[in-house]
Amino acid sequence: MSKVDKDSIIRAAEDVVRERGARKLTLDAVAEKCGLSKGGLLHHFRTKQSLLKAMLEAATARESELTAEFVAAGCGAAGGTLYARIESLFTLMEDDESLPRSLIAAVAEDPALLEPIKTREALIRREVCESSSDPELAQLLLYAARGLFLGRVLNVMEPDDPVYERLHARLLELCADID
Amino acid sequence: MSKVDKDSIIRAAEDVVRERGARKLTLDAVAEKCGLSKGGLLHHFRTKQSLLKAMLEAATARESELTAEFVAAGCGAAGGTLYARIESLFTLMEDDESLPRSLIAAVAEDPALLEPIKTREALIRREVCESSSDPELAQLLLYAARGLFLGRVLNVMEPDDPVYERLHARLLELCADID
DNA sequence: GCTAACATACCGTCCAGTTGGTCGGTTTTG
DNA sequence: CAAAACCGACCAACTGGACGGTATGTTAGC
Repeated sequence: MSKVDKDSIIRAAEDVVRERGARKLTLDAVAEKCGLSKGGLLHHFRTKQSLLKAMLEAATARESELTAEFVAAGCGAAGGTLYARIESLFTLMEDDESLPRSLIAAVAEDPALLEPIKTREALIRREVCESSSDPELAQLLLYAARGLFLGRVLNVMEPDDPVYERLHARLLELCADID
Repeated sequence: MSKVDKDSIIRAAEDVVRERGARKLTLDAVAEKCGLSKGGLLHHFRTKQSLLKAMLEAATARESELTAEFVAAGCGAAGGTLYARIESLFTLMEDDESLPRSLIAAVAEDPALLEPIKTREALIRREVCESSSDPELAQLLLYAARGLFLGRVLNVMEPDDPVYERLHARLLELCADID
């Protein structure tokens, strides 16, 4: 029996987005994907917005988890949390472009969605600042990684462009310089 | 006589987006805004997608124009085109957040929209690389500006956060270092 | 027998795109 | 030169389907 809890619904929604794009993330599609009727789906998430919010939270949680793993694996030793943050960003975007892209679309259409995320963002900023000898530069590096992230998930940059790997490496070097 | 050409339609569409948000950019709304019937509007842009494409092109054109102005004004002297590019990004995002946000939403929902923009992007990259003694770092600085841009238009960062101005200043310093 | 977890059926709205036509001007042709 | 044919710009009304959400069950477990 495929258990149908909120997590599996979120996973189904992610699959829908990956397979059919942001525009096609519809309640019917999600319901079908997780073998539920629309009514059943709406029993768990009373509105589409709340489903989107949960998806966003799941995504950011995964990012933080991944960061923690990188820190645990010792990457942190070379450049504070910043290094791990950036590595997890790169990992995520290499793993999957369409999900982040769709989440960006959702957030851009309805900024209220990321209210709950702002606190986490503030936390990241503090973390990054405190673990570095040059907090401003550290933040800029984080933003650079995010800018690259955006370019990548929006397909502005070809996924196999060699410059991409070079910039990645260079970013990590710069991180190490200011740990 | 309010002339109704493609440009004025695009301006109307931008107004709609600014006033009512990305989600509400509907053909009817645009038509009403520029005093045209929907049929008339669709005479100029045969699909909504083509209107969006035109809006994107207009926005990127404005950005390049603004960059050229900064270069002409002598800002370029201190850090190549990169400086001007970054300044124009900051100018744009301080000027208006909702239009860029909506364009990002549109692009994220339909990546095909920015196919025509990729060539311009390639041009920017070349420009930035050629005008700097450290092309990789120059690109990273550009991406950092874009990351900041994203954070700003998505309201992840408070618009009046003082750190924002500090990062802006620091970015420009770094530009000057590698001109 | 009460609640959580579903299902079925339906509603109302929104909205991109279509249809078929009007109207003023320009070009063609007899 | 004038009628006819044509054309670009525009409009009002409509269609058809997608989609979020509701209303009303049904069933299984405690």
